[in-house]
Amino acid sequence: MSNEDNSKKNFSDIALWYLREQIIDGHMQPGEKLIESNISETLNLSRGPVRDALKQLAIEGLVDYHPNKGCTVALLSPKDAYEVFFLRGSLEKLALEKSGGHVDAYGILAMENALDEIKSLAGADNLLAEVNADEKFHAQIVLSGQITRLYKMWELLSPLNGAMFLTLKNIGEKAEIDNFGKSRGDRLIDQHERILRAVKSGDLEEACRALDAHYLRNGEIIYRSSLKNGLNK
Amino acid sequence: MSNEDNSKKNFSDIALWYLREQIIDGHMQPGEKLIESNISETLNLSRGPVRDALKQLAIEGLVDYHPNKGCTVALLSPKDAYEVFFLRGSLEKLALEKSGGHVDAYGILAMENALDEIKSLAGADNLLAEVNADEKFHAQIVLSGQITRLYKMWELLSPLNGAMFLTLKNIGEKAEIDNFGKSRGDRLIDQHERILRAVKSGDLEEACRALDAHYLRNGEIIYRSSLKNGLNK
DNA sequence: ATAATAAATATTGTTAACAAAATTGCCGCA
DNA sequence: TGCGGCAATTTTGTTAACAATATTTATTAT
Repeated sequence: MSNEDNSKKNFSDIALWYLREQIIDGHMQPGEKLIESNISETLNLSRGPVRDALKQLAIEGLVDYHPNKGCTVALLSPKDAYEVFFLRGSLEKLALEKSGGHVDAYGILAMENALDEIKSLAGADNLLAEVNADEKFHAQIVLSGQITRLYKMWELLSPLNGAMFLTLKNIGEKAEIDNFGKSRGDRLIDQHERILRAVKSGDLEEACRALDAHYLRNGEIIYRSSLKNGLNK
Repeated sequence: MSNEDNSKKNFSDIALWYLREQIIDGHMQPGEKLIESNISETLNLSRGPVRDALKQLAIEGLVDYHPNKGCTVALLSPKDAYEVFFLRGSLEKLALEKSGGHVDAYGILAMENALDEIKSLAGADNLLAEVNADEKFHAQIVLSGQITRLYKMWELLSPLNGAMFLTLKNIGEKAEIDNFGKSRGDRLIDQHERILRAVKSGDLEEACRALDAHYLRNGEIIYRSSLKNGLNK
């Protein structure tokens, strides 16, 4: 992510950020049709840049692209959630293995800052900010591996991860899920604190376990909730 | 990959396949500028679809995209080669772990066919066909994991992998690299036979070792050769 | 001659119009 | 009423022209 309304130079990016935010923040219903001319009209630009953005979003998985028929907001199933969490976790562990669990001083600082952000956002109902903070935290783990292309792949999963955040949040608000007596925000803080602790002490094994716990728990929550209230599919 | 001139419906895809082939087959020099109007003229279509293709190629990593300045054929360094091989190998091992090393009957059949293709292509000087056969072989490994999104990520690395093939082939033709007395084609056959053998016997550990050997050896060859003749960067 | 500057050219970014395809709504008909 | 097919509409795919930016060439001053 790392949006922060910066560097929105060209129109394709304006459309891209707009649509991503709309989708991740839940202002567009899954399955909803995305009509190029409508979008370009609301953004006061032409269809070209909007098409660019939609193609990018299709690659990211936030949008389903049906040739000659247009785009729809992606319907995300519990399987999708499982896959995204599994993959992000796997890529992060892969990076950590490469770095031997060692995140440099700058990275640790960035993670501490991100964690502070997460804490300060607890209960603030600012999903996008939460997603960005989470992103910043985990990014440092991936970057520690020093593998550019690994980072790019991980980054490509970020928008979908953000969308899953929305689902998790919605579930959390319905909140029949047991969190050992903690709120969604508190659980998130606990998990990230554990990861940071492991990384700071350079304990690769524990860091991997902490990451697994974090992502698997998220997947679990979505899966369980899909059994109760019927999520998509 | 899986091209085979099928389903080239829309013009964006025509441009995409054309450019990918040109780059992977080495008909375009690394660093070379890709002028939209030139390409659209040679393909007898307008700039729009060409732009689409270039954006996709930039995501795949075959092309460097410089905003407001245009695209150039990517300069691939030994580090890039290492990263691509490392990532593809890691994703394949991840998939195999998920499937417990078990590839179903259809998958095995497809791998055997792909291996036959690789064998029949030895020394035929048809790089694209070689890449496609290799692709088919490894795809079955990734598919065994049953994780759609993992497969998509792996697929995204395919064009870059194809480009690396070209480099490997060129190095092989200069051939100061020791291959234990074997040609590049024979080495490739040996490695794939070992992988297939492991997968057929359901030996996850050995399959992972075989994959590592395959990809690490490739990376090694490129790295060593970069020390002798100065590759890009 | 060289460097700085300005004009000319080339190239990308964006738009609006056109073509092709899909969707919708209407009508007749059983 | 319900169903098939044709016309009207909508929407995507493509194009060509226009605008903005970058690059090259030419010009001038030192």
